[in-house]
Amino acid sequence: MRYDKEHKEQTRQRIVETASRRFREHGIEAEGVKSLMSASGLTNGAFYNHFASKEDLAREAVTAAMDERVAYLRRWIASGEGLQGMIESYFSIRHRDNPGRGCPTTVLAAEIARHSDDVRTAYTEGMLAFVELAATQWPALPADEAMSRAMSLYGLMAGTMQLARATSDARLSDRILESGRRAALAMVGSPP
Amino acid sequence: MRYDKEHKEQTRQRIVETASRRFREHGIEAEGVKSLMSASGLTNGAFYNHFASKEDLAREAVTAAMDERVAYLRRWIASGEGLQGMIESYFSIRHRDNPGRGCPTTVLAAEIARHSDDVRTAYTEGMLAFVELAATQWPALPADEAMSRAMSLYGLMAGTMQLARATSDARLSDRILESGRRAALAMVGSPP
DNA sequence: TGTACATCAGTGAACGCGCGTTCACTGATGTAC
DNA sequence: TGTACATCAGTGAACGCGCGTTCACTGATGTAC
Repeated sequence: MRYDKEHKEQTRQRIVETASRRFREHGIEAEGVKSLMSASGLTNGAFYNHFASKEDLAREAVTAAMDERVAYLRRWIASGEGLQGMIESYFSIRHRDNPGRGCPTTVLAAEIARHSDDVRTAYTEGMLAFVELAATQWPALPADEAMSRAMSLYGLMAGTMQLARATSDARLSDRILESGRRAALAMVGSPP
Repeated sequence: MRYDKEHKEQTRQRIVETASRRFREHGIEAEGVKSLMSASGLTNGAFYNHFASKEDLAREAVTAAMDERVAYLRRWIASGEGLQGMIESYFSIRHRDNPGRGCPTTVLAAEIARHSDDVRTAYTEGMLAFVELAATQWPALPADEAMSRAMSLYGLMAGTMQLARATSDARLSDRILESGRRAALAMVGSPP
């Protein structure tokens, strides 16, 4: 099965998925090519059969992670629980303690600001898709105002989660989560 | 003047201040000891006359940066402009484009979450000092509620600023700043 | 169907490089007498 | 006051190490006839 385009594409996807998870766990810079490939069941040399550089993979992994989050929001909307449901899940202890499957912004935004334009553009597109979808959940507001809310809601979520993850005090961390949750829900429900 | 404790202490302070700025500009991991010492007007070898390790300096630099921000908030309060004044300044283009003198949380929180307990504790103490001071600006609210507001306000500020810095689209970045500013002001002014 | 050759995903050692850290040394300053 | 020695902040080369990347090679699979 080696000489087979479909198999190669599957391998590539596997590396992207592993990277998308591990970059969120450790940061892009702190996750090495060797450990990434090893976690994908391969050796370091095979990396360059699939990607031009680590930066190239970073771009794809950021896109994959953001796509995953847009799909996650879409499921909450489809379920009828909308932003409220998403917010409750976002501020859960489960999310705080499992960055690898969670919000990429929380872990990567600061690092992405220092990356190449390609990576920043990939991130920007994913972020826009997320906030545009979120903005549809304020149908009574003008589009501009809804986008403004969606962007600051996303900032609130990611920033508060960072505080909760950075603090070394477990009780304080729980309080931060709860504060973020309440503020986010208030932002969804408040009048125009 | 070499054999002089006061001079040595000044040198040490200079390194801490340089680090506090450059860590915010490039991230802790991405800023090397050699370039840091060179920016302080010294060579790499002198570093270990002052600090046990880079992690040791990281702890001090985080403390210094957070102290600086608490003092900054204190000045806004003393001026009578309070949280509103601080928020306007926080969401300025000047702040967005000069991370080295700005909010450490925006740049470092995600990275700090992966550092040693010493660094995380230093960060936690600084963050607590900041939010406790901010919480005094809601004197009409119960202490718990005021702290909750202060924590989510800080999360909103840091998270929204990260979005503005990470995006590669200048117009979008400006919109994000403005959205954050409005949401933050609403959080200060909204009823209990 | 069987055999010879071509393809190429993956291997794993090696590359140059910059990292954090160590250490023998320098030389200006302070102290002793 | 002058001289000899002690102190120690700072120098700069070197250490081992892990990084991203390269490349000659392997060997399973596909193709040609």
